This record gives sequence, structure tokens and C-alpha cells, in this order.
Amino acid sequence: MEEHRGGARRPVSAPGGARRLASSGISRLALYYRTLREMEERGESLTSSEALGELTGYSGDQVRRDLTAFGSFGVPGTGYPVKGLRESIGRILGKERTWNVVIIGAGNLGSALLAYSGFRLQGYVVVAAFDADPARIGRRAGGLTVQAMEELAGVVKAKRVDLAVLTVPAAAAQAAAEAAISAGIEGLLNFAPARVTVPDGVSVEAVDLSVQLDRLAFRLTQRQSVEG
Amino acid sequence: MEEHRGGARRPVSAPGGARRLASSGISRLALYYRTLREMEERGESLTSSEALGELTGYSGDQVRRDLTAFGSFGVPGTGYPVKGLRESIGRILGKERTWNVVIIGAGNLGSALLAYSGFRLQGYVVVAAFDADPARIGRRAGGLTVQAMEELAGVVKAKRVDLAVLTVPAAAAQAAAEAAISAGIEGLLNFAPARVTVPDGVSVEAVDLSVQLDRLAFRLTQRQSVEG
DNA sequence: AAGTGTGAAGCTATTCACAGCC
DNA sequence: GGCTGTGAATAGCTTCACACTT
Repeated sequence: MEEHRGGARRPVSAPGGARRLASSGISRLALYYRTLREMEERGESLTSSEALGELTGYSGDQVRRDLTAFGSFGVPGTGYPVKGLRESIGRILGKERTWNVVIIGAGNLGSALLAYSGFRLQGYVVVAAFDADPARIGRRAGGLTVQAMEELAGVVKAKRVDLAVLTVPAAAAQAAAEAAISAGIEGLLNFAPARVTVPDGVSVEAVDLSVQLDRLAFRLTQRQSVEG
Repeated sequence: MEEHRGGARRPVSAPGGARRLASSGISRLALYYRTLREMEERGESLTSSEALGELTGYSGDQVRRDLTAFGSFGVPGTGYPVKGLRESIGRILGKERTWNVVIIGAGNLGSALLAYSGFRLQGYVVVAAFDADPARIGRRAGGLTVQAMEELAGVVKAKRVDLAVLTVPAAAAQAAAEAAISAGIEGLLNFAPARVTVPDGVSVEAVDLSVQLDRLAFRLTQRQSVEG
């Protein structure tokens, strides 16, 4: 049993036979990708590590380091082709295809995510929603009908589901994760304020809002104590 | 103008005249805090760095290192008092008091967060909600009435608001942040898939769901390419 | 002249290992 | 004997600086 919270600690090798980049580097690549697409929409065709860093909040050095972990995408003296670089990063991140997602837990947050159309733009398609509460089963949300947990395994197989979003209470998170995993899902986005333990070969990303609020509160506390 | 995404990179000093701990250490403290409260609810009175690490996903070494950055809370040969340690970490994180929060953007996600009662348990009280869209102003959500953005500054002063949660579209994020900051708010939790630039003295935490999905997709892509 | 790609240096974070205290 | 607190060692990440390419 491997223990995950928010990402792997060890460096990972890339699909395209490339070198190594840590987990935090992947987040930066995802931001570069999004920024490059915005540049493309604005009709820009060429950029630089410095410009891309400026827009994403990192140094040009960092951008170049992240990119060269997977190959050589730029032209010395000229810069990076916006379209080509976006496509290359897309290949690294697996964004050439779309990913099928189920939402487990159709409460307030789950329903809000079901209604959010922005994921589709990023290549994530919510194909089904589940809940353990009979009162919620059968309800419509975001164009889908909430299904019983018993149907999860069948849907995962039939619709080739890749990822599950857990929007269940903390006490239900581990059971929901296990249901998803035994249905064959290998990637979880966990919104519950609880740690989820998963076997090797399954990845978990935690969205821990109370921790992020705590981080803000800490910084404000610090600041106020310095100011008096 | 300082640029923020997800947290400061430099070590920070603690309110209680303590030593230094990086931003990621604060997240771990927040998790220790939550776990200690769960232990307290179960009636446990004593724990160890090893046990606390086991429950939060870190090593005992890491737990001790994080704690000693702020003081000496344990008893050699015995362990840590659950209640005392929770209180000490609470003081460090600023959890002795409650924090007043406003939600800017009363769409699906903002409304879901308004309805979520879990924040109160963690010491965060949502005191008002705002939206720029006249169609949403006046609606009820989570016991509050959505107000116009023009009222933000007055409410921040009157209700002593500490933090703002931004649940607006990407294109509106920077303007919403600036409105919050000029009203006197110094901590932002940004759900919009866009970078927000803030002046020195203001903190931003980014909740970037598409980046987290991208991280999962990357790991699945990797795994599949290794397996063939 | 401009900007990439990358060794080397510098810095931060984590783990090791153990002295000291209960 | 058990567990904390912490120097020392290790590992990982970021920045520096520059050779090289267009």
C-alpha cells in the first residue's frame, strides 16, 4: 500500500523516453500549457522562456529547465513556437485525448462540479454521477442522472472511465475511493477533508480547502504579529 | 508587486518568536491539527510523532522537524499530549479565533461553497456573498443574500472580513481580486483558472482543479506507456 | 544580438542517526 | 526502554552563468 497526498515525492520519467521532472514540475507544465493556449487564441506564434515565465509566475530559467526535462522544443536565438510547444506539452501531459470522469457524491459541491462546463474545455468529460444516498439517486444534475453506487463498476467499464472526483463527506471518502478503485479507476481527485489510502498504481490528488484557508490564516496571523 | 501562485517560496518566521518553516510545512501543520482534533474526539490523550505521521502520510522525522520549528511540545520517552499539541498548533496557525470570509462569484461553485457548512467547523465563517451579475443579486444562497460588488467595501469594513474566496470566471478573477484588496482584504482563495497578481502584503492560494486533473492524467499516461 | 540548453553552484527540504531526557 | 529534539548527511530543486545556435 502506497500512501499518497497530493502527489508523488519521487521524480518520474516521461512517456516519450525523456528525462526526469518532479511532481511540482508537472503542475508548472500544466500552467504553461494553459498559457500557451491563451497565446494561441490571441494569435501569437512565438514566445520565449522569459515571456512564458512572466505570465505563469516563474523564472525563465525555471521554464527552460522544466521543458528540457522532456526534450528540446525551442530555437536558440529565436524562442519557442507557441503551437508546437503547446502540442508537445499536451503530449507529455496526455492532453491529446479526452479523459472520462465520474463524480462520486452529488451534494452541493458535486452538483456544482457537474454543472461546471469548464472541464470539458480542458479535456475532461464528466460521464456519470453517483451517490450513496437514496434520496439523491434519480435526480438530474448537469445533464446527468445521479446513479446508485452499485452501478459504478458497470458504468466504469461501459464508459471507459479514467478518473473519479470524490465529493463525499470525510467519513465516506475511503469507502468511495475503494469503490472507484475496485471498479478499475486509477486516478482520484479527492475533495473530502480526509486522507485516502490507495494501493500502488493508483494516484490521488487532494483538494483540501480547509488546509488552504489555514495557510492564508497563518500568513495573516504572522503579518499581524509583525505589525504589532 | 509580488507574484503569488499557491504560496510563498521563502521560509517564514513564526508569531511566537519561533524559528523557520517553509510553506509546505504549514500545510502539514494544518493536517496535524485536523488529525489531532480527530484523536481528541476519539478520546486519545497521548500520541507520538510516528503515530501522527502514520495518520497524515509523513514520516515521524518530518513531524518532529515541523513541530520543533516552532517550539518544544513533546515529552521525551513519552510522546505528545494530544490536546496540548492541538492547541499549540492552533495558536501557530491562527485558529484560536474565527476568520470572516466573503465569497465573490455566486455561480455554481460559489453557491456550493456557501451551502457547505464544513468551513465553520474549521473556524471560517462566510459572512457575505457578492456577484457582478445583476441577475444573481438578491438571490438567497446558504442563508445569505447575494449582494452587488459595489457593496463589498462597506461589508468588509462593517463585518471585519479577513479573507475572500474567488469563484468567478477566469476573465473576471483579476478584477475581483483587486476589488477585494482595495476593500482591505489580505488573503485570497482563488478558484479561477487564471493567475492573479497581487501587491506585497496580500496572499493568494490557488485552487486549480484543471491542473490537478492534468497531474492525474499525466501519471496515468506514464503508467500506460510503461505497461505498453 | 537574442535566447536556448545545461553544467555547476547554491539553496532548501528531507532523512539519518543519536545524544539526552523521561 | 521509548521517544523527543537536533546536528550531520543526503537528496532534491532552483538559480547562475555561459557556451552554443540561429
